[in-house]
Amino acid sequence: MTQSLNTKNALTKNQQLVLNVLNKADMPLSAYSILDGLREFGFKAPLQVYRALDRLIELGKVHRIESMNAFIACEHSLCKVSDMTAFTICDKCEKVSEVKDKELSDYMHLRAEKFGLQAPKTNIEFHGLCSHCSNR
Amino acid sequence: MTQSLNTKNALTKNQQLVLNVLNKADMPLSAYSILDGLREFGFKAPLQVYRALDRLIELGKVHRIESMNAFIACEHSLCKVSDMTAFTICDKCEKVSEVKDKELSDYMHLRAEKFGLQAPKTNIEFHGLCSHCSNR
DNA sequence: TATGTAATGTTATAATATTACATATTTTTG
DNA sequence: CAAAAATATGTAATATTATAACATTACATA
Repeated sequence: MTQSLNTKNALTKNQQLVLNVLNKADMPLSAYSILDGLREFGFKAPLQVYRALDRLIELGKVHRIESMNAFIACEHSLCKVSDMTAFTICDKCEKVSEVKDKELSDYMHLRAEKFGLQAPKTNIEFHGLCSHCSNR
Repeated sequence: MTQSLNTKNALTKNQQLVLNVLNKADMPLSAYSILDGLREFGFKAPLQVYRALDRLIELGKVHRIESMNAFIACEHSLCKVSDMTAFTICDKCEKVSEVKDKELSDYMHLRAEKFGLQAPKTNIEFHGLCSHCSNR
């Protein structure tokens, strides 16, 4: 027997492999970087990565950095699916950090409702210079 | 003589053509849709579109909808360059509307500073179902 | 066993974006 | 005005990101 499939919420083999690569990285990775990192494990085609990513994103374990076409593991222990994701992105060193801010999250939810959106999922990308890059 | 170039803030010929196409559309367009719309005006290569888009975005006259890899004309009369852009996006009918909300903008600016970002430019994409789509 | 579903594998291709290099136009300035 | 610098444009080739289509394998369970 090889590997158990996924009836409940466990990750499949490919999903776990993709998540491992993202967890090891401290920065967003493109789908093709992930693919390259997994060739030694038998990955051969982008679709293997994209399919795993789709599911990991659905589970809230991975987020997509839209402005970079790249993917990053959720930094928050419980990985509970949230209706808001937010990131700070340094436009110089490209460091990306996930923001966890309950007040912000609540505020955005109210705003989304005010705009008449049902079942809102909001993504925020804060661009700018990080404190390290702006001091030099 | 053909066309005057751009010393101050006037748009060049290609920039104006791209902006016209976006102004006529009531939805975000991909760069390649824009290209197709401008072939009759002599456009032949994607770079002609991307170059114009870069400048229009810099001027605040066009925004990029990151989650769609598409571009939309700024809906606000003055097109003043802002440090925040925000959109509502219906995940069913794909209608995109630009949000102008001074309170939100101020709030986001404070938040960005709290996160230690200098010269922040923030983009927000509110996904969900628009009122039309959620009522049926 | 057989049958349904989920996951995976594989090839090909579509869609989005940039590099590199050549040419042309405008602005500046000596 | 002529030369130089800067800006804008044209074009071909290529790189990067993402999906379609179809075949196969693995597991669950009747």
